[in-house]
Amino acid sequence: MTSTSRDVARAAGVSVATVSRAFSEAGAVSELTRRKVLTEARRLGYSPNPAARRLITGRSGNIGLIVPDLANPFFADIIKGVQRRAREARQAILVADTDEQARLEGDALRSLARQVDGVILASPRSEIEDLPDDLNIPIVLIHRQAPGWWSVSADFAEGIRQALVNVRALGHDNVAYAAGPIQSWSGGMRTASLRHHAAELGVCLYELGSVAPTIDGGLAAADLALATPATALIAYNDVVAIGAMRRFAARGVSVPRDMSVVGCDNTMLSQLAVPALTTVGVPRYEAGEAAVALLERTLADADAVPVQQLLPTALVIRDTTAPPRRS
Amino acid sequence: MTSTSRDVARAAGVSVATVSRAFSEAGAVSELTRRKVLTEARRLGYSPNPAARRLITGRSGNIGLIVPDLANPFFADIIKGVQRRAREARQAILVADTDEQARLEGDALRSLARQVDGVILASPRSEIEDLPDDLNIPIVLIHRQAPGWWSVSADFAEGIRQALVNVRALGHDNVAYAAGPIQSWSGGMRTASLRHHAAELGVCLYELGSVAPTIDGGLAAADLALATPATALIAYNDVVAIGAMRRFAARGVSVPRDMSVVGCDNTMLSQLAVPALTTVGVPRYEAGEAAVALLERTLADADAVPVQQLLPTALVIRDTTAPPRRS
DNA sequence: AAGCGAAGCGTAAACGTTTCCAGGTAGTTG
DNA sequence: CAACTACCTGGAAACGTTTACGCTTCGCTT
Repeated sequence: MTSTSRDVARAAGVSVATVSRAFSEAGAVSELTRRKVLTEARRLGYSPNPAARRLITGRSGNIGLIVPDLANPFFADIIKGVQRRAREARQAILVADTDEQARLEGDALRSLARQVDGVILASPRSEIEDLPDDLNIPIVLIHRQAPGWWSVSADFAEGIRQALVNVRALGHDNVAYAAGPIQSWSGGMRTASLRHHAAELGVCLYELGSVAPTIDGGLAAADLALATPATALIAYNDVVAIGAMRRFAARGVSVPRDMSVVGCDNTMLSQLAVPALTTVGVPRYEAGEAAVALLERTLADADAVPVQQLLPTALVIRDTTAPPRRS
Repeated sequence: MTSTSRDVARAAGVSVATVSRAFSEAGAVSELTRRKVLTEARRLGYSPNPAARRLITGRSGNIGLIVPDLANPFFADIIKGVQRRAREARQAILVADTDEQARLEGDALRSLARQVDGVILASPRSEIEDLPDDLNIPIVLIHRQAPGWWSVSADFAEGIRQALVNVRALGHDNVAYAAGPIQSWSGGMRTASLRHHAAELGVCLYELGSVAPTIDGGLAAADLALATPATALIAYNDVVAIGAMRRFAARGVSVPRDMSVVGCDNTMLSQLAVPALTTVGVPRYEAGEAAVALLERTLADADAVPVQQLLPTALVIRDTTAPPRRS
């Protein structure tokens, strides 16, 4: 059906080896024959069969991407970053969604392993030691650090510190914190940072415990917060913050007059909220790009020493933070 | 490094042909040898090399998915549907994002063509005739119909009709409509349906023209709507509706007391909005699943006659629609 | 003028499967 | 007991590339 390198070779009056070289290596063939081969190839509608190529080279030209939830805007942006950088490198991406189930991560990894040159594993829900380690392909983690592993994550600790400092400067001495799922590595970073800096700044921190990272979780967090003397709420992420805002509104608590709210992630939602949400900006697009860059590095040099890259975060101030009401 | 079928064959005391059969065909090998082969394979950590397999079978076990914007929740849900159905069929998905640029769709199609068994093209921005037609792989369109093409789309016309009927029943005689991008096939369906049924129902339709499918587009639409006698606004999608709601709020127009608003798509946003948005529910997850199902059909029987599947839509009534104020 | 390195190209051997074609064995039927 | 069938299995030829190796040819040095 489709034409092969042999057809092109015959048409151009050269050998298949020359056709191959014209398509891959740069200076290995004279400019004249190269041009001849390429025009014949175009005429015949030829393009190299990737399966044959990868059988012999061992390179697939694909990279795998595993995310907990494709529909979560947080990950969607990561994918876009990956996608973009991968396109530049002429790599295609194979994506797998694990429906937030740690168990499926190993499966996905295993089924991707033979098909791709490397895998990017975003926000793994599994413990690192539960991941299969006999796969023999490079893996880059996003938002999870582990010794001996390549990773790119964001400096959540710093962003959260900025949030706390800011709230403190506005005059809030009592701050509530709604934590997220305990498996979340980045959530752990946030909690640790908050505890550390609250003590340092003399802020009284009310930990509301772990809530679901959903609107409903936010609703619950709001009620918990109102049962404390806190005048500001820092939430695990934007969704929780928005859920809390909704509940505050329902209970007649005005944001930011009666309660300041800070989210995390700076997703599209934070700009959609009314009032617009103050939040910790987390680079997602950039994280995706950086992960591909690291992967390229491991592919170029198989025994490069793993890098653990940390991207900056910064507080984005919008309309949900204000000084506490003098009452 | 990794072991091959020859290693397994040697270990199990059989030929490579038998190993191959043990892994692919069902009853082609005796249960005894089959078991022997599989245990040896497991012991050696063997799994068939997909590149070699696809070189000879011509099947890659991958399907391609092209979307205008991965970060758009509308498409994210489609991807999830595709992903899920594909996983069941043991197919991996290769995803490409075209950044809403029609031009990139052809490129993506071309670069995917050799790597996959078939492609799902979601909401193509290109005209059908601009797509390359020499690729020789099956394509299923989502939210775009064209004669001779496989497609699955939603019955936007019906959903929009329901919206109009409902608004009319509430007592609105003057209805504004903010249309989306003119390239949008589904947008065309909406407009046509609205015109037809407005005439039929005796509703006076104020067409505000095409706005950007963004928050900003919604802001603009709101101002345009307020310049007409309309007491209800039907928007191209949820984002436009929410943008409009924000502008209405800013101008002191209360929703739904002074103005009813209907969105389209029933994305997560419509539930997040305050008040919650009445919208036309569009099956996205299901569309993704259906597209894979159709693709499987074309793969099973290459000269099956193309099917154009239409999924139902339905109005989802929330809190932004109410009878017009008696003034 | 001989020698030599570089550049350009062809031959052929891989890569790891699947699958066609036979062969062999056992069971069944005439 | 022969003939036939059904079922397993092995040998070997694909599939379409890349690449090691070797052969020319050409220009340049000594």
